[in-house]
Amino acid sequence: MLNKPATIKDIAKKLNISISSVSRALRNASDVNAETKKAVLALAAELNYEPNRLALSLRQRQTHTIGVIVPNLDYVPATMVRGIDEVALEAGYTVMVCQSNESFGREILNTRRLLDSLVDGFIISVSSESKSFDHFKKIQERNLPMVLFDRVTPDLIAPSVRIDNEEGGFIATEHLIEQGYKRIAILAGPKTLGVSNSRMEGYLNALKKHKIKRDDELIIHCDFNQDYAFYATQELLAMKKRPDAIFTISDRIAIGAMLAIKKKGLNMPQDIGLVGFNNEAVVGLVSPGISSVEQPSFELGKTAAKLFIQTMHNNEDNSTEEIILKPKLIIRESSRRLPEKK
Amino acid sequence: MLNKPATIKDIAKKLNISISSVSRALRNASDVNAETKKAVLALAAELNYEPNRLALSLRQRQTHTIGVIVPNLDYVPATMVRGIDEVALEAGYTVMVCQSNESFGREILNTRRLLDSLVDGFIISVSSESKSFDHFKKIQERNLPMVLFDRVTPDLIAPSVRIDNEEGGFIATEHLIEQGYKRIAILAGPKTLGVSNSRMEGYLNALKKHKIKRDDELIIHCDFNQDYAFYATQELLAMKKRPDAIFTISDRIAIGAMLAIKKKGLNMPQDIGLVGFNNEAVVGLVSPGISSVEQPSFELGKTAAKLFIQTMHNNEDNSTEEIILKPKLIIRESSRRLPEKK
DNA sequence: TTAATTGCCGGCATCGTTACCGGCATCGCT
DNA sequence: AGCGATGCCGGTAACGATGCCGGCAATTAA
Repeated sequence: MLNKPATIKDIAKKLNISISSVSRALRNASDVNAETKKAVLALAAELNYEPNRLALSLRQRQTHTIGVIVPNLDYVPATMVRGIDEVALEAGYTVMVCQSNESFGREILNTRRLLDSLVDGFIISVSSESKSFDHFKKIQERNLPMVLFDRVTPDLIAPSVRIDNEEGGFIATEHLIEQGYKRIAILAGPKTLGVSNSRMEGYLNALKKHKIKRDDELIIHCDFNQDYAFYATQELLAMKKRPDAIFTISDRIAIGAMLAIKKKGLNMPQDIGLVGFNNEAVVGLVSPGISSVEQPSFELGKTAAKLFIQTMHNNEDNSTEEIILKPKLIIRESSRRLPEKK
Repeated sequence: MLNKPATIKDIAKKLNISISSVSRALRNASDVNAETKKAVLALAAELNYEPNRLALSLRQRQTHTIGVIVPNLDYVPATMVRGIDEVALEAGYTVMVCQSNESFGREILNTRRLLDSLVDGFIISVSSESKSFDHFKKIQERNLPMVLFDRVTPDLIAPSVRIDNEEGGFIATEHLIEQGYKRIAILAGPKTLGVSNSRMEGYLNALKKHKIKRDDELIIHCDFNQDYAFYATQELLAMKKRPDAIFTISDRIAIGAMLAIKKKGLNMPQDIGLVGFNNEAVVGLVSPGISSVEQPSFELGKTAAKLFIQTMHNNEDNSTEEIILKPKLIIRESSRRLPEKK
């Protein structure tokens, strides 16, 4: 027993004119008498008329909806989604957000669901579990626009926005070197995760630049799991020649490392230095505060949405534009053992 | 130049049968020859046929989509949304999440947008800024199902799920009393916010039960803002007879309080006790760990979605069912100064 | 044999909207 | 007066799907 919203048919009937005329009056200025138009608009306002989006979408084959797929809604991706949302709304698009929970199967499911919902295109950050990308290729087969953000992959030819992760790893590591640390370990993520590998590459480049030899014992791959990081750090600290600094590719890992360091009774930054990644709120609240690489997440989301809209419009051009944003190191007590440079 | 997905018309043409027959074959077992049906299903599978959701929705006047409005996507509401999502997906619904950013205007806008998108109903947590609820009444005028969760309001007659906030305030305060604290302050939220008021009521009830006189100097209303909480706590601590414990109605406020306490050089739990609310990850990571009232957020989200689906089905019954879930106190160092009871 | 039942199918209207086409006045121009 | 141009409007066919209704053949019942 729903109260049905008004339709153009209702308006037409009340004004004793044809449906076509009403439609024209509501849209086209042309081909319609000024008075008719006025009457229609007045009645439409009175009846609280809103065009039925379903019918519109069916007719013009577009839904003005963007499907967004993210691995999770933790702090960083949630911020990115907010950025996407802001730009998309502005441009008249609605976004539907799906979490893949880092699961390959779930990602496929989400893609299907969104395709079924007839979204106009996709903005995607790929799950760490995904090695095959056929489900995304289906999107491209349908010629729907698709842009990648943050977690990009070279296996897909598509416009993309991401952080310069290599740079992030580099500045974090170089900072530790400049603070006088000599044996710098890295707690990286899963080997399949591109962003982790890039950050590690930056780490290696910084070592190379400063002529420090790479030591594979100091390179640990962990899960995105705080407990795992805790145990991994305990092992690192139990080594005969233990590291005097740790760079972690995420703050969550850094927290795990911090707990292990505290348990061992070591002091930061004197005994050991620590730098994380993401600059989540928590790293500023613990003590000592943990230095961390900050990403422009909100900005990245906005850029992704803009890129999407742009791709949408020059639909013929098979663009592969790649935008790279720069991260920034936020230095806190966990790694500052020299007086600040002026 | 989109690759159009297959329609039942395509199938009909290829098999030289009527559209109606195809439609029947894909849905009804009855009224269709077994062979015809087999042929249709085979071809449908081959062409990767998926029914057009838009057309379906237009025809049968429902979109299988639930509009969810939340004030923000911080830890707690994000967890609730995950709960909603889980149950909704299971039941074949898609959810569209909109953030009101605690803004009244934005909430109205979101409601309109979702109504325009022709969602089948709403699951809502109201913004703290909202005092008028006419925009939500419009939903009810259209006879769409609507359930409230977490941030409910008596001004709307609708089924709802929420935490027993009064109980949460009570157990937190009573715990502090049992630990021997005598002058217990409360850092509450905005006066307009129902959940804050309930938690404060629990606080007052606990005082009353233990025959502690209410002291209005110890009742502070702050914004949901860490800095504000910081300054408010500084003032509390500067009082002649300063409080020896603080209960805050959110962890974010508790963090601000903690920073002020540390700055003043006071020790928790000896000099002063602290209990927060929400049990966000961060309160377990800072030191000392902050005791906090944990809410079953994920469960609450799931319950809200179940309630929605239930409301959806007995559409005539104007139910006002109210489900209340119990919170649980997690005790950490910030308030534990007696040995644990066995 | 005839009437009624059944199995299977196609046609048509419908959901709400827009695009296209054609028609009827009115007007100005020759 | 006759012509085309123009302004304004209504009818109709889509978009993709469903459901009702009626029809035709074959089968069954009387």
